[in-house]
Amino acid sequence: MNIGEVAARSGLPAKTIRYYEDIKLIRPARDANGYRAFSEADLHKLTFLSRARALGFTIEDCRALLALWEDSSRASADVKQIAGEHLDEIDRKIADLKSMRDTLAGLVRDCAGDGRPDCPILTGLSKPRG
Amino acid sequence: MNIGEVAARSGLPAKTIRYYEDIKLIRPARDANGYRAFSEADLHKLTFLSRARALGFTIEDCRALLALWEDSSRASADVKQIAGEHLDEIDRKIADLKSMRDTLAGLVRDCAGDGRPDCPILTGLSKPRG
DNA sequence: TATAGGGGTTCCATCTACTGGAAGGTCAAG
DNA sequence: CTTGACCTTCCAGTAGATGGAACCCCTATA
Repeated sequence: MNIGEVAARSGLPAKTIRYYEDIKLIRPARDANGYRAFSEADLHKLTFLSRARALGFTIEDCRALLALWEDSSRASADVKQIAGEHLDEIDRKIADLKSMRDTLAGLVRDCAGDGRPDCPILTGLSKPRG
Repeated sequence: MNIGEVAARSGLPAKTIRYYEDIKLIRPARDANGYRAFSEADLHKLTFLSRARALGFTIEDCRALLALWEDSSRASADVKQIAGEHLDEIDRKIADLKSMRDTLAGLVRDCAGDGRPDCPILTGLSKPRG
């Protein structure tokens, strides 16, 4: 498979796939003409990466997960630990965003949003530790 | 005020304050010795920036908000629009993260997390469009 | 056979929002 | 006079791509 096909089938842009090769997440073979020659296994890995990145795993998480994925003697506990840590991180992010949201929603709610200059949003943003 | 003091009072690292000058969010005066000389107004802006950034506004949002903040004839509607758009964006991010969370939590829940290699997390991540 | 197009390749620059570190100038205290 | 805490500038690097230039390759068609 050429890069265009794996791009279409994995859902990743060709640029991103080249980048993933660059940082050694994948190591596709090469045809005589210099084109990358992707195997089914490469495609499988790219699909994995596409999914894992969409779920917010960092590249380094992905590298670790890929290594486990390729290691048939892995312990599922190792995988579960990485995923569990990431889950906690997502939970923290959600909590942060919710707190932001509530603060901001309060400011927006109190703003008249008319032609006058008085604006609780600006006032609120200029107060420390709100 | 020197940079150390505004850093302490605004809650922003000195490095970040220099960066903000670099990208022209602030324009502090200079003492004869070359040190930055911050006014109360500068400190006020930095506090504003610190808050706004903590609420997830981008630097360009901040630039626009600062401009409105300095414009005494602004319409609060203009501010409300920027804040409202940002609020929508936060809501989208929260929704995205929640959906990630649920997917990932499902995978983690189904994983035995023991010494055996069978792992629904890895299996689940290798399926497209889950 | 020339050419047009739609692939592919490399490399370099850019983005966001900082952060780290080196090399050096300034200032107040002991 | 030296020490140490400040301050300065500049250069490089982070994550995770993305955009673009310049160029090569392959196939189809006139």
